[in-house]
Amino acid sequence: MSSGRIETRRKILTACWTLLDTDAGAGVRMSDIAKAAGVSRQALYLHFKTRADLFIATTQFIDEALASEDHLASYRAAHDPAEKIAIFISEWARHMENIQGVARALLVAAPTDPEADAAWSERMAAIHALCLDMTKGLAAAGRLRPGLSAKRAADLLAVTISFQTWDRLRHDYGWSRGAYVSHITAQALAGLTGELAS
Amino acid sequence: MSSGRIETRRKILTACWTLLDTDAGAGVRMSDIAKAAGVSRQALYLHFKTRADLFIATTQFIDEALASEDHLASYRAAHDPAEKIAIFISEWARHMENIQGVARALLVAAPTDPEADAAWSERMAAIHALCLDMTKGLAAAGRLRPGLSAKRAADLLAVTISFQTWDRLRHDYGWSRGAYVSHITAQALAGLTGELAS
DNA sequence: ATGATCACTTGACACGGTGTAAAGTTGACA
DNA sequence: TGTCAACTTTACACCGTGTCAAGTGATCAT
Repeated sequence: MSSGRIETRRKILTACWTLLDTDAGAGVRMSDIAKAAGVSRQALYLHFKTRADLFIATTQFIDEALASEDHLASYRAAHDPAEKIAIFISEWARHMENIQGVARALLVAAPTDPEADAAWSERMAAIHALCLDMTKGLAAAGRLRPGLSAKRAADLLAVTISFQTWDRLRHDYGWSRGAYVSHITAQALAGLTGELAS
Repeated sequence: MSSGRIETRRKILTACWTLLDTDAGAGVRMSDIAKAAGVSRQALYLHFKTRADLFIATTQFIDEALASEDHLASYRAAHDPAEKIAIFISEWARHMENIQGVARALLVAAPTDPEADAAWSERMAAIHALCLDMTKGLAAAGRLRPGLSAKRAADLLAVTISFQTWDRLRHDYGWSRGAYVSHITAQALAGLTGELAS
């Protein structure tokens, strides 16, 4: 009945997740997480080697918690490359709201912690691969702006939809999710194809 | 002959500047900077209250060191709004190469240090004001993409030319300065106006 | 029922980095 | 010659991470 090692681990991870999303974010201490999880600080080290390790595990935990809903199904189903991009941006915007806390924590840790850096880079590589997939679709349709290779276009798309950009627009500039999705989609499509969004 | 308090301060600031630009960047310790400046660690605290304070002073120091060259002269002289944007991106791309170290340090410190956060925000606000100036120029010329206000366009321009975006393209994706300038200019203009760059 | 084992707690500590405090050194200037 | 300012040296408090070892309590096999 939901006790034992796995349960404790789950409590720690959910506490970490919620703390990162709500409180001072990247500044959370191990003791804060322990307290929120209702567990001793040392218990954290029984489950996770380091603070960065816990953050990394938290991202995987979030992924698993959200894995049931396959938001990329309609993305894969779409045929028009521009539509694929629009769908992806919309779903990715939704997803970033769930991972924002841990993403910020990982970003702060990355410059000093190689493990955190590797974890973040890995996720960025995955996103970039999707971007490349999308820009190759545009390239195949001959809709890429003149002078733009699929590779460069993928880089541009990746930074346009990056977490940092999202965070700044949503929080520093107070954009709603809807505003973000519509304007970034338009910006991305116009920037990559030169076409005005329909 | 160049001795005394001011000289020591200058030595510390230049040491900080170069260390942040070359070495492990945001991870530099006060003792590292002291050693590089040829000065005791405590001397740093005689000139700067905290580590964040030193970083902030370093940004101002860099500004002053570069103040003689007024790179924005041609920006102000330009009349065509699109040309203004192109010139600004080009100059800003040059400038970011000088401030990259301290910018990274400030970005890392910001989430936990309110003073660093304020310093960074102040600079971002200055950039954003310039962006708004540019997008108002586009708006006045009726060249803004339909559905885009000057305010929103300024936000979009600000994130497009942001340090984080620059850093990622230049370093993670290995773009040259020339590639950055040409593609980001094209991306910004296409995204804001819907026109293809000439 | 007993003993072993596992998961966790408790309390202590080493380490590294920031920032503070106080006494000592050196050179310039009157 | 004495004084002042800038800097050095040494020491230390504080905080957060990560480690260690002994102790507690529940569970389970025999």
